[in-house]
Amino acid sequence: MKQTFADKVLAWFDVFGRHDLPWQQSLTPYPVWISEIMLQQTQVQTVIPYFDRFMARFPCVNALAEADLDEVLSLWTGLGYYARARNLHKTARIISEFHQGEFPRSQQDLVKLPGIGRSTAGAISAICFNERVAILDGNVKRVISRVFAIGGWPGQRDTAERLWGQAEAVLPHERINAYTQAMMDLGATVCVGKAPLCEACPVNEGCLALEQDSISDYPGRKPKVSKPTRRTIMLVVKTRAGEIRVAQRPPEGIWGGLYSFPELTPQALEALTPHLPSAPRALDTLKHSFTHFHLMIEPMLVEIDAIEDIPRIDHEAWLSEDNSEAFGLCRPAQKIIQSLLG
DNA sequence: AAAACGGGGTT
DNA sequence: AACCCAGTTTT
Repeated sequence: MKQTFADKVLAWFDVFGRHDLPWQQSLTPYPVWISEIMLQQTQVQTVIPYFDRFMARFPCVNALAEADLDEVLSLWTGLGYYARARNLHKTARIISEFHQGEFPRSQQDLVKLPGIGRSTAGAISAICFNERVAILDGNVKRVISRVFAIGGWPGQRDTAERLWGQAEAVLPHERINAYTQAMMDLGATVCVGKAPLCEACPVNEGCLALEQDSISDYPGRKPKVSKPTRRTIMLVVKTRAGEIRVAQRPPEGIWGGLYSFPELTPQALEALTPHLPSAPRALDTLKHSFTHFHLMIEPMLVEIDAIEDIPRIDHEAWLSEDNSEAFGLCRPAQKIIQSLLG
């Protein structure tokens, strides 16, 4: 009987896999869930101390549900991505209040919970409940795309569909929990992003990318899109006493709720200039990059004698040396203020 | 500077 | 369902 893909992966796991990680002690959903969420964003070695502290303080889902969000966040400090800690807390309350403290036992139901997507739901369900479902985290994406030479960027819908389909096609019928952990281990320790250890790989025979000597082509990279560059003018008003005017931005969108300088179009600046107490002076242009575009910011400085010399604007606030800590300033505003005050 | 990451939100 | 977004680390 020929060894299947899953057979080889499982045999490898029994010898070379990691079996002693803190969340592998009991394969119950609470610790598996916590570890999966932490591992989404951080490597195993970093996660371990956080996981241990977290479990010591919140040993079960009800303990987490009863906690204040602030305390959850404080135990999360240093892990980043705090929205996920909020989702963790939210989900604990849902499970505690609406599921009698019991986790849903299928991927289909787990995925309805905040912060749990298809892959994380699959991991919990496969590891804890032996449900025969696939996972597709970053590790598994690498393994599957290479062994089966599935090209294209995984962020692309059709590529993701082919990866999920292939991951499901090779699932074993037994030991689904061990297999799920095995695939994550294989991607994390052997089929790594750069310089994978193909000699040590249990599925190197028949790995299409290896046969074609094209490992580095998989997974396919995100097509690079040239980001557009936009420009904006920011009006910086400063008194001779050193007070600086900022304005709170709307709660939605770029820098939502943060303080910044009012943005102007060139036309608006032109129309405004005759009404200003003194001519605006251009400060150094600064560049700020977002995920989808670059922004060239042209700050224009207007110096005035006193706050009363300039009309009020909506949501304004005046920064001085004493109170500047009190405002959440967007990055570019911080830089401009720094250059202004030295 | 750009990619990777896995999930959320919106249309 | 298809699309785009945010926040952070890694490359």
